[in-house]
Amino acid sequence: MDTQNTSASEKSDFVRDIVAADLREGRIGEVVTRFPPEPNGYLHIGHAKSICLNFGIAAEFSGRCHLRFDDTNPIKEEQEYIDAIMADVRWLGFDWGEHLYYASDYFEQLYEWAVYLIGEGKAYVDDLSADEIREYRGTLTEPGKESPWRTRSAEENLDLFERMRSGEFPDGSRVLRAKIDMASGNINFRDPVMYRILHSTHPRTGDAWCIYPSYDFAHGESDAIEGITHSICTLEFQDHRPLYDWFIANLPVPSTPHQYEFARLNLTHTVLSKRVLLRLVKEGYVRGWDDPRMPTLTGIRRRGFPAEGIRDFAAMIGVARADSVVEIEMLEHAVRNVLNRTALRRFAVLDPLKVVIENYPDDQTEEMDVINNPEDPSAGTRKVPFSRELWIERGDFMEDPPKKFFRLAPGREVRLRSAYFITCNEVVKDAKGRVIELRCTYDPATRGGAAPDERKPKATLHWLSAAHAVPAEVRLYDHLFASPFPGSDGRELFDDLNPDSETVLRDCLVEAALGDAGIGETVQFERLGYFCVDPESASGALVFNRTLTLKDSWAKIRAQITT
RNA sequence: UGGGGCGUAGCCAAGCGGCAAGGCAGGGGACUUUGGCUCCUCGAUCCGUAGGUUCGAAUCCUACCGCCCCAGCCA
Repeated sequence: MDTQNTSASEKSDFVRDIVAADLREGRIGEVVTRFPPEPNGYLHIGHAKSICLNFGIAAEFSGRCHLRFDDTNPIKEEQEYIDAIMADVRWLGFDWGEHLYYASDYFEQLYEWAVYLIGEGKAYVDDLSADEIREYRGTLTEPGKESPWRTRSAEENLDLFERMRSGEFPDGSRVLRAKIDMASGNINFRDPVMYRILHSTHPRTGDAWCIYPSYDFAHGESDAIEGITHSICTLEFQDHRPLYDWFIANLPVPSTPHQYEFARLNLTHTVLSKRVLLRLVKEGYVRGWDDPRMPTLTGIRRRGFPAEGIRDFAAMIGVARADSVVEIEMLEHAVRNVLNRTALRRFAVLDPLKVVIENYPDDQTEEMDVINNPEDPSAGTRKVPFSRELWIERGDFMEDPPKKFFRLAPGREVRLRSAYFITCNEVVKDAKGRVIELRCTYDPATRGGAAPDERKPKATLHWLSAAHAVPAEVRLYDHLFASPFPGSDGRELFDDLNPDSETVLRDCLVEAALGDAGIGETVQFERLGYFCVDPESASGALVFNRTLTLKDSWAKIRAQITT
């Protein structure tokens, strides 16, 4: 099958091919990669693809992978994000060991290299305003023009740059630029900004600096300092690669890293944009970064998606250079695949309907043995109490069933899982005609759920003893966005939010055994789906999140019938 | 109209001159004390299009078409 067979050794993609060749042909002695998040938000499933790639390659080729925070813009970055990112990477199952770094660790070195470039006549302080710089840059089809400050002497540049550092100038008044080529077809070569003045407190360096290096000047140099061999990033940085190489070639850096780009992950029915995710949180569309509907790793975790499922998913989708949108069903498949193997089965009734077994003794209770996980015999069995009054799922009964409905109906016999066969004799309704109770009889000879005469009901239902069931709140989750491509075809992105992405059910009932399930624990409510204990859950006030439904062929049939 | 990329089934993706892997989704069937799981089974005479090279091409060449990224003192 899929993930089982996709062992690390046989997994291959163009990046791994390059690494393998570099190792084989001796261009590098050891592979060193890095995952370089900017701490300006929470990690999402798209980052997971990158994390799995970078840490995965390091593990497969016996190299190492660094965790490096790209913290060069104090205006957007916060310690909260740094802490959350580390927790998320660990949760995903990866370990950077001693190799935790920050671009801000290199600020002094970066400054020295900037001074070096000034000395070489390859960088200059520009007094143009941001607007002027934009005007001078030209357009995609017209070359830019050189700044009047481009020809300053090295001495003057050095003096100005030192004074920029010392805080003498206000934000935006000057920048340091690399002197490359204002007419280049590659706009990144039109004298890119290396340093800007930002009187802002940095989460790590505090107020030690008021000038901060730009991404282009900091990233490759940080890679070189750390001895990164393969600097793997997403496609939008392709145009920056020549600049990445230019800095490496023009600076006395200790190593020569190379950049490779792959296509970022896009998923249907969701959005993987830090900007949009931040809005969803800040504007209250969701409960927070860890809302179970969010594609963030913390949200996914709260939802009950196991890390192993995320890793399997990453292996399944591969790594390539073509823009693509992966159907979310693939992610869901990977998650179900893991949960099917690992989740203990439990009984829960989300929309209860009373069943009275008329021929069952009023004062009797039996302990039925129920298998915990048919996929894993070592998970054993448990006792579930059975008595005269039961709850079943309202959707498991129909008074006037269509042809393909196999469940309970008047006069029909079904199996109650691991208990008895029951037959519905009478339907009790309230004044409004709503079904409120089913009067049934059971067959004592079918104890455990099997008949001596081999008779086989067409349906098996889950159930709960009314006297023993425990109340619970269950939150049903569905795709955050109703459209597979949110905001496409000119629609407003937020208009595509799924109004039914969260449904809170407050009158659910679960097995008493679930009372001691720990926060985060995921179980399968038989025939319904996978559910996990939400952090807001407490004994006496249980709260479950629906991770995913089980695949449901009846739902498809029902949908066909009703249309 | 400048520069950089990408185009293989509904979706993801192998393939690197010898004649189209695999997975997801979907259809059909078997099994079933979860309408779950599992297991069988069906899908590109064709690889954006058109030419060309070759005994032979998705793989090489040429042209064209389409889509994505770049004009932050964001990353």
